[in-house]
Amino acid sequence: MEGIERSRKRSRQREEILAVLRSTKEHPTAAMLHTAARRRIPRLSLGTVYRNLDVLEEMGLVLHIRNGNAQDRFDGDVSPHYHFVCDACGAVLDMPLPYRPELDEAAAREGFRVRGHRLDFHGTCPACSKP
Amino acid sequence: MEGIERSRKRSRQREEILAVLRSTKEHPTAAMLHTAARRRIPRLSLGTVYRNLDVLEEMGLVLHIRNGNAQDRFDGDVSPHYHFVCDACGAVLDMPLPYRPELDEAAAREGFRVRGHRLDFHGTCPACSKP
DNA sequence: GTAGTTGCAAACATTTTGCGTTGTT
DNA sequence: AACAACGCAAAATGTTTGCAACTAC
Repeated sequence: MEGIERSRKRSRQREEILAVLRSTKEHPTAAMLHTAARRRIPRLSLGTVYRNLDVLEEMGLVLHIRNGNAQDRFDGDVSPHYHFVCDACGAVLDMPLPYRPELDEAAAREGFRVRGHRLDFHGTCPACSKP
Repeated sequence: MEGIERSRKRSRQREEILAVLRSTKEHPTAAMLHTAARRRIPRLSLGTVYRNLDVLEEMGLVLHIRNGNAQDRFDGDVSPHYHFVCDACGAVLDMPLPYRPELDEAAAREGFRVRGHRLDFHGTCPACSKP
């Protein structure tokens, strides 16, 4: 018993949110996206931002980076990659290291059915390291 | 300019919360700890659980696993180790793989000041994999 | 006696949802 | 015409905090 197909209709709001997300490397929060997208769609509501981020995630166009107490972040780059989180300022940066499938293989050897992994480095980002 | 020293007084609540946390491998949420610890301290409040988890984390006795929208989890095992998160039931299990310092070294070579990393595998846990 | 700790309840911050309306197909 | 998506505001969720009473030292 599969879920029924869901036909999507396009909307200016969804396209604008995706465009903003793809135009930045900052891994913005929902609130940041709301602020940015409202420059072009002033009546855009925050609820619509959240709803569309869900839809875009389901479509595989957006990565939802869940972060505990801090606000969640969103990433328009859906290729497998790692992040660096700054302990000082909270920024999320891309980490230019290749994905390591051997980690998944090692985990699978322990008897887990593994789909993938998430790897976040933490420390002090270049900007915050400056004296 | 460092923060001033803070003298701690012991409390039954804090000891009970730590005892519960150390007695399980389930990486409980604050609410689970509240429920469990109330078996012995019926008037224990959820606020006290959160306050003590903060204190215990600051003391280095507890690991706070921040998880985005899902409730945060807590771990009485503070040695560096990895987790497996089940996509189906949400359980958090320990992953018996050694910590890989070479990942931090690779990240440091990219110019980051790295303190460590967090690695979560995801997939289907043994219990949910059973037919 | 001093200052950390508690229970309680109210406050917070973020995310989700219900509803009547609008827009896309 | 059907129904996805909208804006808005209210609700839900998880966590934090103010305060007066209590407790360890």
